Amino acid sequence: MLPIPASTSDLIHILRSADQRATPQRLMILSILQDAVDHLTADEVFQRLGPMSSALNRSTVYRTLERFRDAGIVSETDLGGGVRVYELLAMHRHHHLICQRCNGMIEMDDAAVEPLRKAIRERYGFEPRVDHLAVWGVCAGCAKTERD
Amino acid sequence: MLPIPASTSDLIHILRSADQRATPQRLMILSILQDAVDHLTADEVFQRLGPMSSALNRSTVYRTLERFRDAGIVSETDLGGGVRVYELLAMHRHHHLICQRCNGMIEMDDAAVEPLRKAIRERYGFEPRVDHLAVWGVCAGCAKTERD
DNA sequence: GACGCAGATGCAACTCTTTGCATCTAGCAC
DNA sequence: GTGCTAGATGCAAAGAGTTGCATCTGCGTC
Repeated sequence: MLPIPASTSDLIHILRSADQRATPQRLMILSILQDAVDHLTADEVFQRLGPMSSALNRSTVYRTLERFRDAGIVSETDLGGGVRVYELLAMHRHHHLICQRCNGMIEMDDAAVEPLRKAIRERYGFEPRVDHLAVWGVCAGCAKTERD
Repeated sequence: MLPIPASTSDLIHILRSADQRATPQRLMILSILQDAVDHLTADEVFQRLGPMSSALNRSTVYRTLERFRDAGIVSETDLGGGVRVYELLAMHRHHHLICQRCNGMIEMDDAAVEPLRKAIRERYGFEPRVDHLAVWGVCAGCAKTERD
């Protein structure tokens, strides 16, 4: 599902099917996530409320995102240094390779993660939920520069 | 390398070979990590300084751990909810499966992660540094309970 | 062993995030 | 439509983590 503008009733449906109450605050937060092209931090979500931000408390944003994460509505990713970003899971499932040298981000297809899920299921009988990985390392370009 | 008590000169050697200055503060922090059986948060490291804690500032602990992480001396792992723990990489390399239901932790062997590293190298020419993963999901026990 | 300086530390202010508690409300039952 | 209650929100205060800047020091150089 790509970022197609969702009606309020669509958003309510997302919440209901995840056993979450549909409050105006949650609809606002969900709608912002829906419109966002990339990941947002909790604070960025709050900022984007703009003039509506007085309608909802900062702590509500934090609590709601945490709840959405537990309910499987959004993914939470630690991009390093304690920066946590959120993204609707209904979006295109992907992961990130982050270069420690140039800070560049490469989008990684979910298929690369499947062998890990498989190994975890088979060896540990554990059902993994790897929604959105951030993998640190060194990109091809920087590795080449360092060799030269 | 298992937790064998290290002499100060061993610790200095660890720092020097990672291009890090050997200050008394860093030696203290390193020594605490060496003695710890499991992972520690930045604040736990600070607590364990005990009476020596006045010899070093809380922000130094945070900055030092971050620097150690970048230098590849320790692993930093987000155990969820923004709780970040640190561990000497010289210790036994492992990862964790964390159950969302019972909060139980299963230690996962590094071998399970190797296919992911391989896929990332081959498909993206990216050299991944996956030191210490925390994978959320549902453990076998809780999955069984839910089925019943 | 003295010197110089890049890098480390201490301090204090600041931002980000969490938490406890009182109040409010979505959604179910009637 | 009304009433009820578990769950959600607002508020305020606390806690966790970060940052800028002045000072200090490890360590390479002479």
